[in-house]
Amino acid sequence: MTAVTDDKPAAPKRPLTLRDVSEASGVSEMTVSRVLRNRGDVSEATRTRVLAAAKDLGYVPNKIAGALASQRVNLVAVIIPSLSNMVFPRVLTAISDVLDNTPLQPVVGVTNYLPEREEKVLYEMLSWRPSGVIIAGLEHSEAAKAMLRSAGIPIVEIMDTDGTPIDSVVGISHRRAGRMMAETIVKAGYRKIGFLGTKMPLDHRARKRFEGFTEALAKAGLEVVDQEFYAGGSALAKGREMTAAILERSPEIDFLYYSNDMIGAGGLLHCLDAGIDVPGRLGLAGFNGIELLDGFSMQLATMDSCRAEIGRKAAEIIAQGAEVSVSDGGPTRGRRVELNPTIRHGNTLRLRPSEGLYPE
Amino acid sequence: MTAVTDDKPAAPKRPLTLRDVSEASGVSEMTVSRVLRNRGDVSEATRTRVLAAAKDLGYVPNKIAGALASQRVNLVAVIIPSLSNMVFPRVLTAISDVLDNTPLQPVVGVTNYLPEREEKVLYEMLSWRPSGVIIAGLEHSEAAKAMLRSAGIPIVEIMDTDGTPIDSVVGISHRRAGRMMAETIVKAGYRKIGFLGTKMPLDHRARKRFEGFTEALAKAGLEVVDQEFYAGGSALAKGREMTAAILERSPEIDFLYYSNDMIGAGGLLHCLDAGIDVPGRLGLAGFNGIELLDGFSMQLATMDSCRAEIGRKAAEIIAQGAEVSVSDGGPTRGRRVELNPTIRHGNTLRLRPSEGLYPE
DNA sequence: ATGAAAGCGCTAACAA
DNA sequence: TTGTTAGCGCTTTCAT
Repeated sequence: MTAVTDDKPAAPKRPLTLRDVSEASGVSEMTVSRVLRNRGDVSEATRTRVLAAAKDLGYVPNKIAGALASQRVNLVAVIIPSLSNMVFPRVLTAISDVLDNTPLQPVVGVTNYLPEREEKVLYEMLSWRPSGVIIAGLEHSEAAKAMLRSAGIPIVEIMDTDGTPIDSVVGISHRRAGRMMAETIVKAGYRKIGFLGTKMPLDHRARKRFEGFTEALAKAGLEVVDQEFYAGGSALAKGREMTAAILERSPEIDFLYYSNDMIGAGGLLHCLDAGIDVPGRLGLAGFNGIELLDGFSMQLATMDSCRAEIGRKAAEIIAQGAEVSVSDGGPTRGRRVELNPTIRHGNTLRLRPSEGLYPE
Repeated sequence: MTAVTDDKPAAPKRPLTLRDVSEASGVSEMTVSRVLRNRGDVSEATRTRVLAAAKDLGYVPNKIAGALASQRVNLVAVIIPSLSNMVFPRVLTAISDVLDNTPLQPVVGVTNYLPEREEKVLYEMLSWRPSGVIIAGLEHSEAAKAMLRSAGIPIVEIMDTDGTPIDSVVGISHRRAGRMMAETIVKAGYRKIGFLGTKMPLDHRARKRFEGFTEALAKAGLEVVDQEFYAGGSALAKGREMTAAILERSPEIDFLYYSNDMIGAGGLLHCLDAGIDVPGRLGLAGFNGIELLDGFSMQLATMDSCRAEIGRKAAEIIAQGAEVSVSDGGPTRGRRVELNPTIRHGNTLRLRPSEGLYPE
């Protein structure tokens, strides 16, 4: 027995280059490049030969070199606070779906809600000279804002519209979302309202919802009766615990507004277990409209945060912006898209005041 | 009033280069480069001047050019089937945590469980010449396998160890996981066992668990009594529906094994609502050990799939492999790490046969 | 401690 | 239709 002779060449020491394909096919590098990019006129004959050679060698083009030479990088930086959240994956999916029909590719960076990490991630991503940036929120460090402003590419800030965008913005007004929910709750006749949320001072959107919420309550002459905050851990479990705690401390509460659906669902589980009459004795509402929770025996009232729509719109703006990237200052800069979140009552928020309970 | 004079320069038409910093600081490009990378000896004086100039201009280095020149790209391609799953974000977090202590950065690609998408995503990522690849699963198209083999960088296939890896592998044996669960269930005295899972023929790990499961049942002289599959939709809701359906169709069932925790949780909700005695009359178990579900009134029996550990180990292998990238064929190639999943009984799986029910 | 020259692998622009 | 030339912005290497 002799050694194997003609196996596929094993891992080559040196990555293949265009030159290798050129030599293997007897066609100039330039023409090989054209074939591989479907650019310019190439005769069917050479095209076939080149493709065969490339495939045969297992050539994978070097985008680094291509990008440097062409000054074009078909990457879109997407910067979000978290992945474990269930809300951002939804946005990402929508972004991917839109970009799939373009030459652009999303690249994701995660900040964990930390401004300094955001700054670093942004710097790293910008150093790859992407075609655009989609970034969550309107609050950034001064340095980050400076980088975004001077990047010279389309920037879309997403999720939130309460503030001053750098370039384009797509989102909802969280302040308004909070107000809407408060108004709905008050209209339904609830009066002793508690709030449960994250401790994170850096979750600006949760903060704005809370501000809008209390503002609208104030307008109705009401105040939040009691509140409870958490950090870390399983949101469902935390929601359950916090609900038990707040109800024990303030038994007069007749409504609980949660800053997200997960803790709201935990609260709902507690109420079901404790045999509390929902939504009669106690109403509940969350925020986000995450479909994960379909399948519970009761549907938590919530507010759709338009995540998919936000992702889609943002990606479209970037895609359009990239098209006109040459004619700088093109038509798609500085767009503003404010979406309308809608309340889903589910069945943990009654529609009108219970008769006689709080006569109007 | 005259026009503003000295504002920060607005978005420059042309991105800044090293040369700009060089000119602004009166230091050669080469030395500027050294300062910016903390390499070689540079006097404190010039260092300060350069840093000041760079910061002042708002210079962001061009990694494309740097990578091309240095033939080094500190990127790690991470290729996973899905983000909406709750299991992969966990792995990603672990990978990020490890890579944070290195110059490497993860870049994520999502395949939606489609081999052709995997192939495309892989091709795209390899064309950026990353320092390593972490990819879910051992099943890939021939073309994908060829690309991985000839990439000349460390490859780590994760999640699953049942098969032949290209280079390194970190995961658990899903076949064994299925067997273990079956054995536990049988030992607890359950005999009429149903299975609920995804329809996806491309979820190889779920398939392997199922195979191991039936294999172990067979060894005990048992067969799956009935089964139910789903695709798409809210897993929780699907779990609920499927559970109702299978119990109606096969009321003799005394145990349900779910291919993931989400549908298992949906099933649990159904049982609680329907007043079914769990785990006495009916036992339940899922797979993954996702902490999201803490907070339910009962803890679903499940099996920890070691997601964090898998991510950590995989990242470590890449990080080590990258270190020795020059001395090719270094010490860290072809490692195999099989983790041990452990069963968490929760309280939906009784520990021993109920007295008298199935006398042994 | 600093600088000059060469070139990474590809593509834009032009020439043939 | 195909080929040639000149860089893209940086880092390597070698000289000073």
